[in-house]
Amino acid sequence: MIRITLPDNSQKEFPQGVTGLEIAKSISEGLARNVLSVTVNGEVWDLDRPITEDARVKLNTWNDKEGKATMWHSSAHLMAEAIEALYPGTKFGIGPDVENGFYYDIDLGEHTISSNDFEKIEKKMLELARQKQPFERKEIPKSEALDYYTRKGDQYKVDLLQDLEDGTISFYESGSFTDLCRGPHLIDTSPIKAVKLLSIAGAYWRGDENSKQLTRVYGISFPKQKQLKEYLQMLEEAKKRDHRKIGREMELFAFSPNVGQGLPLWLPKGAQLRENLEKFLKDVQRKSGYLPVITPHIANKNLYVTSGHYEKYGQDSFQPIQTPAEGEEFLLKPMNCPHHCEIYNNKQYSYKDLPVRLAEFGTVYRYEQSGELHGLTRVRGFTQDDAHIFCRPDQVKEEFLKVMDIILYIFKALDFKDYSVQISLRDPDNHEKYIGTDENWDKAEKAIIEAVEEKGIEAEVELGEAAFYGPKLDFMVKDAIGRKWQLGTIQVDYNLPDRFDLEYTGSDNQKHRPVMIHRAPFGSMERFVAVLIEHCAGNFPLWLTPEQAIVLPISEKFEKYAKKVLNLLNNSEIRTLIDERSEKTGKKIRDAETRKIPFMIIVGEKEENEGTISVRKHGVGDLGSFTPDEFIEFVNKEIKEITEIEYL
RNA sequence: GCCGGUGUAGCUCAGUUGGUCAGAGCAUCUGAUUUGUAAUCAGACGGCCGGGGGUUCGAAUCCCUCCACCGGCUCCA
Repeated sequence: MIRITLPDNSQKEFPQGVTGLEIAKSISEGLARNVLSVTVNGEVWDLDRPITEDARVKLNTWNDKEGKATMWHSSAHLMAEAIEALYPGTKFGIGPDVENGFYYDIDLGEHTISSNDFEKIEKKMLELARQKQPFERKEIPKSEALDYYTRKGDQYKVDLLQDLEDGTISFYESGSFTDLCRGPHLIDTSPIKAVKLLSIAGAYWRGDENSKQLTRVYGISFPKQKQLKEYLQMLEEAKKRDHRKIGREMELFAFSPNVGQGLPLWLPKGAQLRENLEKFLKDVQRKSGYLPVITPHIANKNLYVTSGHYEKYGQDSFQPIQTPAEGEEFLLKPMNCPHHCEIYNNKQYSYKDLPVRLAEFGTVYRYEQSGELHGLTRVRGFTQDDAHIFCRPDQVKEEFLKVMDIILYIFKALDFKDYSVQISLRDPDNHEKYIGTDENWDKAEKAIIEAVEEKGIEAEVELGEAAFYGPKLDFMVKDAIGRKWQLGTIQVDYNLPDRFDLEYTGSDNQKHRPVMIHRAPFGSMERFVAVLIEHCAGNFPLWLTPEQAIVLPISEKFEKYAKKVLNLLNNSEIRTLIDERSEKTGKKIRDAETRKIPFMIIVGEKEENEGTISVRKHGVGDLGSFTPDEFIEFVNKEIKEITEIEYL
């Protein structure tokens, strides 16, 4: 007998070799029907794999991440089987589960498929799923597996096998489809009741740009038809929050092919929104000892040669422009840090002067690949809320923590709760990718890790994701349809100070190198606004929104009084408009609601006689009668409540 | 940059197999209406069917090419 410990710490005895499914059955028939896989001592297993020793066991259903993963991974196999049946001779790359579904990378050879073929494939998948094909695990020696795929002429699987350690390889067979696979899988295909192929895309084999491009088919599956329907509805809803759609509807920003790809035009309302955000951060930075600076949009190419950016990113910049007479080469500024280094160098510093914090809303231009451009989140010209902190080595951690405070404060003020934090370190196996000494890198990485620990923040560590000059800490937020974007970033840099020969005089009267911290809490104004739009679906916080109130006169008769109210509110710094069209009140309200304006000020005969206004709140309804002063106070109070979150 | 898809009025979309197929709603403008908490009525304006080239007696419709956009891949200082 072996002892099985369940998640609630209860323990049960089972015969040696008991399977996950048998454990589920012993608990309840219902669980046995719904269980998809089993986690044994932290590892997800097939339900029919015998457990031979004492173990902690968790039974995974659709409600568990692991259960979904098992379902989706098996669905990927099922899709492969369907595709192989429909398009014989297809070769297969990899087919994993992902956060929302699964994909399979395939090489169709002669065939091509498009989304028009999805229905056919889905039908085939369901047909195969209904056959209740068991997923059978087989273990064979690697050499045999290599042999099998070499004979089959399947270069991709041979590639994969060659990278595996010698020994036993596991295969899974379901129906006519056999795949090299670690598993785990469902017992059989029957739980897959609903499938939907979502999109098709090219994907380089092994993620290498120089390799062959395979066809990647994305899909998702569910144990119930209803769940698929709900998921598709959710996707539809998410699309309504898309910042590109809302940006156009609310007249926040636009693109014009005449201006150029990836070069956003901020419309008046978008510019107002952005200014409000900038003002907010400028206030915080002023309180935190930052000094504003301004630098030009172009700079001599040599500046970036010095910084090392030209060598590393010259290809990704817009190509140099030349002065007509001298032929001097200038680059559109791809980043602000070299400029700020020059500003630092303009003066001599004592150790007592540090840290020096230079801040600039600096607009930069980068040649992003055309296929990469995406709304406001990925553009070719954007403004960073950039600052560079020049400090002594002993100040790094403290300064780092202070920057984290600012970022966390901003996220709090804007109600961003759902963000993740990533520590990006150097790839230990690829030192050529980076500049600077090992010693400095170690120091910088240690400072970041300690600061994150001190703040008690949960962060993922990613090796190889560091900037070429130093490690960084990134704050990521998801967009409406689940794509992750980097917003705030803090980067420690021991290298640029070297390259620009930055110095300060220490207490020992010797020259020393300062350390640089690059930081941008919003990241870029463009991307931040994009994410903000999706976060609140265009219903911006009152203090940020470009249009705070609109006066709606009941009829033209009350135009004079309406204008008086308009002026009163605008003079009290409530951004107010007026709707003077000869429309019915219901229509004006409807339009104002659609425009997501927080307050509608309705004025008619009653209000004019009483010197009051009638207030309606967006999405809420009638708030009743106010005097203008009462309303102004009401608005100011609401704004204060939001913005006066404590900032340390 | 690569793979696949899309491109009809400011917006959302119709437009059968190439043959009165240049349309609708909203928006805009002009009238009428003077309106009380989510759509008043009528009329008008508006498109070289993304650009260019080709096939054809004839192209929004088929082909090529360029541009832009969408979904991914790669990249992201």
